[in-house]
Amino acid sequence: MDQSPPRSTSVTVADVARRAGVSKATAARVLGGYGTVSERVREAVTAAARALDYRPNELARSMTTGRSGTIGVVVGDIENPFFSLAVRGITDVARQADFTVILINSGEDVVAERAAIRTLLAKRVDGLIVSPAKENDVEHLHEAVRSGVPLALLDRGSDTLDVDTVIADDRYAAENITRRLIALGHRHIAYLTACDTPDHRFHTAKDIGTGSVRRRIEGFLSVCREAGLTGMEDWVRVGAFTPEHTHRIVTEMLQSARRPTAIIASDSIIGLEVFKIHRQLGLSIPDDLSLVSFHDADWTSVTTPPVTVVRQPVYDLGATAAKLLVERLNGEGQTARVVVLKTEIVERASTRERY
Amino acid sequence: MDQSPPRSTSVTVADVARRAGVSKATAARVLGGYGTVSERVREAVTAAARALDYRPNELARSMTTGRSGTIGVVVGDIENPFFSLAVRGITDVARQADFTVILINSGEDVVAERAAIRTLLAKRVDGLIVSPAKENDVEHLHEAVRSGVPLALLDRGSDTLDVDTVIADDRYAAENITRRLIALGHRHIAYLTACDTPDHRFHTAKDIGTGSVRRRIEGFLSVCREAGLTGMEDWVRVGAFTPEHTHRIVTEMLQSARRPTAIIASDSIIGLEVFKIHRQLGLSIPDDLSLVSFHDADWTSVTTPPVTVVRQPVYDLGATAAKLLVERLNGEGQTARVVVLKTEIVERASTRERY
DNA sequence: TTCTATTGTGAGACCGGTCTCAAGAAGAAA
DNA sequence: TTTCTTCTTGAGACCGGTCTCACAATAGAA
Repeated sequence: MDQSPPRSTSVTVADVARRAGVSKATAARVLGGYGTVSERVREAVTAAARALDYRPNELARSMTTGRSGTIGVVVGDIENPFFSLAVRGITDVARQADFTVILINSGEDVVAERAAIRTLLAKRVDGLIVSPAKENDVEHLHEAVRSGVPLALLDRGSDTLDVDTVIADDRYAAENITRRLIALGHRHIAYLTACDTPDHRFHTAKDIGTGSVRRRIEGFLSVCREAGLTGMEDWVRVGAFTPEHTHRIVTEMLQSARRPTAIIASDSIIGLEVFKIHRQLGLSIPDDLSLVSFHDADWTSVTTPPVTVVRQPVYDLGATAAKLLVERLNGEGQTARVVVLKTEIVERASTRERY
Repeated sequence: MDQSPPRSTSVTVADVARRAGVSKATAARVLGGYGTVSERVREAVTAAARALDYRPNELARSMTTGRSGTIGVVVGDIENPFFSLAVRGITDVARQADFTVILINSGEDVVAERAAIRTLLAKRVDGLIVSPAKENDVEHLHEAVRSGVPLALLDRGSDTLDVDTVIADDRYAAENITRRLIALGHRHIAYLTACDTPDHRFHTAKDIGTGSVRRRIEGFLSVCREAGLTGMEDWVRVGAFTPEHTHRIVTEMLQSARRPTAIIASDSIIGLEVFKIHRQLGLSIPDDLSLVSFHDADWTSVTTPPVTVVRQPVYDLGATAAKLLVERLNGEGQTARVVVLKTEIVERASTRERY
């Protein structure tokens, strides 16, 4: 079927025009689908294009139109099921709107994120969806906005950025689950996150750069205070960004004299790690330890016991961010919109009363 | 800090040249980092660029150089942990080599895959990494090769495509695990895959379009034959491409009179589903049913019992494909290379002797 | 001092599309 | 038949870079 010779140099509108015996402008009109052309000419050009196996060069098109048909997506780590599901939501909506997605992992590192934004702006993406690693370090995002590229924030907002934002009701979710644990009699409740601070210790929620996590910790601490529990800041542990780190932190915590009776894991990767560790230490969930994890990863329902989770609408988080962005790219959006999606607590057997 | 006015129209080399008092060509030499320029001029241009906050337009650069600095990646479904991990491997290597990644999901549908390839070629990607949905339906991939875009196949090969390919030793892995199950006394072994056939029934391995799965099934059947087991084709079940489908197939299978004593799940999503179902049906793993799953998803070690898996080097699968592609893009590759990565059976408590 | 090399710089073509503008052809109105 | 629209079409500028080529200036060799 490979009739045409393997031409390394591609066929252009000029080639098609020559073959069809019309001007480049006319051929372009037919191939680009703009302007008016007579039926006779349209057919001639179409035939020539087919014969030469013409393929439009989107790059060249983008040069003049100023639209590249791509949106840049920057997430922490595509390997994390949270992000892979959110990205699925983004790509589904993007494809529907005829946009293609350039994906870059930041590794939750602001330097990498900055480089990613720079790269994407250089590639002239039409819009950006970013899950900022640090919401107080977003000068590079302001830069993007300043250069006129629409931006939507995913899962994490920023007070200084007046852009479309899609987040979950993290604070509310944390308040709820904390209240529930307290009602179950827990007093020693640890909150464990991958976020880190300069000295790897938690002092105040303000130190937490990741918006969603900061809001959760605020909720956690506020409910604790409300319930008369003091010094709960000590139970917030940061820096669980690898299984090894998590292992060290959790092991140390569970083997200390004043150990937690409940752990809230800030994502499913940490939750899984905690689950592994409790077994290694010969502890029992929920007898010795109650466990709650953010993100209802698929496996959480099959462990023994199944894990209580905060269910986040992850796919919708991504899909909605993409929808807002696409609307703005189509000139529909006016002022920045903030969408807060509802979470839901799915109580399973990993949480139990503490007497 | 927003000193510069919000210029919607971006700064070009010509602007920088004008400000630096040199020609466009000279400014371009400095900014593009090619040719020779005097130190004095270099500084003047650099200063002007900084003052104007010049950002190179990669699109324009790509126009002349013919290199877009992007590689197109087409996978079945980024939500599947197998692919998200492989994509992580790809993006890591790509970034190192200064390439960005355009990601498209095919949903394991050839029509979508074809459209994806077309889109990516139009966007003038420098190379392609594809996990073809059907290895016998790859005319669109030939097209890509013909148009001179290097292609690397991920996890699934194709006999008709003479391109760089990175796969796992699927057939060998299937043979091994099948042999092991037979040694444990199993005679009724089911193989369950998301791949489908026109009539949703399995007849011969040739009907299976997905290369990796076809090789596994061939290995499975060959070892069965070797062991004197006949008619094992009946135990191969196709079409488990959603949890619902899997549920229906497995439930029916496990409730029939002649039910399997062991199930091999072709991926971790199916494996998880089987695990859920066995509980719902009140069966016991491994007493009533042995379970093996391809892909050692992180959760497989924490279930009760933990699941025996075929560990695939998924990250390396992606990373190696990207490495081969990058080498070829740098003109290093000569003939097509096929890399076969080793798998490993991790035997856990979900498989047991059958008397 | 004169004649090559070598280096630095500018003018302008080019990549492959889009798009403006003007002119020619055809049809409608007078 | 003449004039005014409307429809088609072509010429060529343009997007923002790269890159070739020619020329000027400087340096080194004879």
